[in-house]
Amino acid sequence: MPALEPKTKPRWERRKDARPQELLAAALDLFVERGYAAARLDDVAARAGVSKGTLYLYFENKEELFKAVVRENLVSALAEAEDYIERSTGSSRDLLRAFILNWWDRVGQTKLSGISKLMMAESGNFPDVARFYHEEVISRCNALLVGILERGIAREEFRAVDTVNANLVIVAPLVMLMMWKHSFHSCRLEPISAKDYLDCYIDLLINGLQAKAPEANGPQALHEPPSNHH
Amino acid sequence: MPALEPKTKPRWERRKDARPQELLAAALDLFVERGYAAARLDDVAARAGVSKGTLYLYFENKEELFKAVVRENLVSALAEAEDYIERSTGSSRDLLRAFILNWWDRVGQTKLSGISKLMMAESGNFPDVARFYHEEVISRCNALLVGILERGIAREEFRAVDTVNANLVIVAPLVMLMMWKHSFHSCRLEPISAKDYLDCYIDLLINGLQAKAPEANGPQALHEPPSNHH
DNA sequence: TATATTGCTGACTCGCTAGTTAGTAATTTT
DNA sequence: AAAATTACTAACTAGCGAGTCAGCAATATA
Repeated sequence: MPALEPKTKPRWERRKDARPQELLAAALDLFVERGYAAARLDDVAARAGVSKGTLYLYFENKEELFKAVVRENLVSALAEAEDYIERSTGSSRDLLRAFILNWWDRVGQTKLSGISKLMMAESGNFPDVARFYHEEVISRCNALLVGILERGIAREEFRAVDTVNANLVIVAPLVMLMMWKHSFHSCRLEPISAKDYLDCYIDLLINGLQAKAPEANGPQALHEPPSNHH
Repeated sequence: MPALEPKTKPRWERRKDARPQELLAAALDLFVERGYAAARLDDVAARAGVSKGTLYLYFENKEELFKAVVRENLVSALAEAEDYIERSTGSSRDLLRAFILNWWDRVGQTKLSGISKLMMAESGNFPDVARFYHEEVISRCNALLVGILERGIAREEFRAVDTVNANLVIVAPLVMLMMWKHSFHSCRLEPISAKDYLDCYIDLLINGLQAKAPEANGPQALHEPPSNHH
């Protein structure tokens, strides 16, 4: 029985500064849970504790809201990865492994995987969003990996594969791992273990790329890189 | 100026027998073009040359229509593949290659790729359809590939990899190739060449699976390490 | 040709959601 | 404390698409 509460608790507060972040966080959640088309802006607003009208004060429309989510989360993470690779000095094999595992920590394992899945799923129906995402995320990510491959081939650590296609082939199992998490995961009796999956993948991949040092191709250690790295 | 046309051309014809196939074909087209949620039954009916009401005479609802499309196209193709593999006798390496190329001919290259893409994309929003597809298509397809891998390992043609995860890793680039075709294909300046992609993939894969010819390479356990698992 | 049958139509309901806006209440300014 | 400002709300619109159904017209039957 809410007898006339005193000055406390106004029906709502003005919080101009905090709204954008809160709305972005809520939007990320809902886009991941439902996909782009099926995410309702009413729900986004509700989860951020405001009404839909307020959402439109901060973001022009659904598409701009989505772009803002991508910029806030994925584009920034990519920039860091570019930095990291720039500065790396170890073997290409270790660099590749580190890139994959780091990607898993920062994206694959998190909600952000849902955004990648969403884009693969719905880009066909939203060409503008697709173009944006391809330019800002996909092509930059591809450039990164192609760079690693070229580095490895130049140093004769890797076989001379077709880097552009190899890039796509190599990324595929990573993208698929994210997609499983958001698609048929509930249908599998025994859910996919990301760790086992990645171990198996890295093992196959490193072996597949291996420059033919005929014999003595040392221990294909299951996970630990022979040298350093976290 | 349609002056009273004689007995020719009734406004519509009764064609009870032909309708289901025509509707299924139209539905396949539309599901592939737009996805499950976004495909309009009005459009399906129109493409089949009937009205929406007629569609509902032959199929209970959207979901059943979709299931019928899957059964008509994918499930039947799978059954043939199961047969083919059953009867094969050559090396596992060749069998694997043949399986991949045949898959590309029969599914990847065709409209049917759109169905696979659609399911990866939208299964999360349609759990019932997801369950159906997982049971009728995915798990059977996985069983097929795991079979090939086990065969190769038993004959010591392949390294003793974790077959369940390797299966997923191996399928990933194939599924991704289908997805590219229906997602960001229009964003790439130089579209993916399926032939080059598959060549590159098969090369990496066969190399990755290759059993070390020489001598005992301290074989990892087949499936379950008897003692501790990582 | 007349009558019965039924495959088919198209206009309808109902529910849902992006985007809009008139008005209200929390603040700030005076 | 009153007036001015503005962050925010809630109820609205416009439009779309799944599913329904009363009636009609193309056949089959007599």
